[in-house]
Amino acid sequence: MEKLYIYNTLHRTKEEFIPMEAGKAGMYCCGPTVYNFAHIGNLRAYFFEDILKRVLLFNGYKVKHVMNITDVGHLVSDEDEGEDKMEKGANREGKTVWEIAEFYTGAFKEDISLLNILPPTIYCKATDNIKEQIELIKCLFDKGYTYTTNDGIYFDTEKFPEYGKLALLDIEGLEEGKRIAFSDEKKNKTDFALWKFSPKDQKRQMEWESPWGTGFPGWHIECSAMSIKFLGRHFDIHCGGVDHIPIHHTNEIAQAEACTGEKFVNYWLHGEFLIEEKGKMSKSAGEFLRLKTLIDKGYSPLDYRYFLLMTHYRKKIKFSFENLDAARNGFQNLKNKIKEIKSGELKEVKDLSEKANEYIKRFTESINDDLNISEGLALLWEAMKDGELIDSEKVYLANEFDKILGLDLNKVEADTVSDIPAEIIQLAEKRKEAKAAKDFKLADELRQQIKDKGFELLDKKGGEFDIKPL
RNA sequence: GGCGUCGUACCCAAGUGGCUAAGGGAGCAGUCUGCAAAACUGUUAUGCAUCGGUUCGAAUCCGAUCGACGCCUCCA
Repeated sequence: MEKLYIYNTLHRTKEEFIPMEAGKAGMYCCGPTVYNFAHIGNLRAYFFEDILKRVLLFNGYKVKHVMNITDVGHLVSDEDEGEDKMEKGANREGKTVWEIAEFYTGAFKEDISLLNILPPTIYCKATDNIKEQIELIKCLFDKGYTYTTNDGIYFDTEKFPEYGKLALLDIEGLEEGKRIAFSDEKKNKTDFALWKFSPKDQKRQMEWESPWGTGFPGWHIECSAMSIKFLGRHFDIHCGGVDHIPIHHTNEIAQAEACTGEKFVNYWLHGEFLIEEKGKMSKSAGEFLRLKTLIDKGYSPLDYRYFLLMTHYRKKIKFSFENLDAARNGFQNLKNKIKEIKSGELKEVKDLSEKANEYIKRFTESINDDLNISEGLALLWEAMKDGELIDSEKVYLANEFDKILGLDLNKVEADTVSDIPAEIIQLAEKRKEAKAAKDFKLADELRQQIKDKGFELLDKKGGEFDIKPL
């Protein structure tokens, strides 16, 4: 087995992946908060995790992939009187928070599926695991890591000396309350809520009983509780977006390690953002691009996947329609290339040539070097154009590489004449005659007629022709 | 204010000490063609933000400068 290297945020270096249990990999990925549609920037994170998972599978690991669905309403900000995202969504649409969660969970799964992102082994909803979250808080409470304020139970980060190791946080340098007012009951600026009490004069749609009073879990506890439940107190890989490094994942480590007393996760991986001209894509700004927006504009979901394949996951991508067009053209040309290759006689591949094996080796080295998919994609192109490979080997390599790329290359079929209506073929035959008689005016007219009916006529040598649907 | 990231052709982008600086898009030229389109062939960075330094050797390491961006609120 080739060695697999991944970049571990914990040490800011590429490290060889060594699983806790031979042949198996456990990974937890922070999932969506289901109060609205995902935008295409959100989706980039799940795409990156998909590549990671596919690379693990390619290397022969059995992968247990867990993703949470955050359906508990967290406050939109850290202020005591903040609005709840879920309840806000519910009010906006005149539905219950439970209906909102159900609806947007479905929408999320559909987006994921359209992008050929393999579904996780386990989806876990925060609201299905409240008991586990309360137990974890209780563990921290019993060990003295918490304190109580008017609005909730807080984690005392001062009691956890390693706090901030993931993010290399310089706690002294954090500007407290730079943008919002913090609760003055908080002992340290990095302290965070484990359990929030329901407001006394108000009944929330989502609230639960706990040893400390009616309320709802804090913003970070679900991921610690559920990852421990499904993957154990110590597991291989945890991923998410870069924005999770300083707060969410930092807090997850604190919660988990303070309670269990052992190391939580071996490898932390983070995907970079998709940005627009004006900066990071966000939902709070109002308008945002969904996958559906791209589809409505005539792009296929896989055009977007190809776009994402062009860049490394730890680099920002600037989104523009110009760049998406470049991806679509490239992807279309790739499919045309494969069609052309498949249109010839394909022999069964028994033994791969030395050259073909070399491609597989190089491809494996690329993806195993911290998921270098853009290099992998370049290798696919190189192979498709390589005169030393026979066509059936090219098809084999395309299918093999597509296990990572996920572009449905195996579904690319050579055009067959049988798909073309007889009427069109008749017109084309007529044009052939007109051309032979050098009646080019009629020939051009007939070509236009064929075009109007949705087909493109392409001349080949000797007066023969090809017909393609437009 | 603190912390962190990045700057490779017209665009996207790989490469992080030593082979002619991958690949894709776009453009241009040629082959083919009645004309097109497609396809094919060729082509577009003595150069890697700038200036210094280290080295036999630097896009790659170090320093400074300039520029872009992210985080320190919830966020992918």
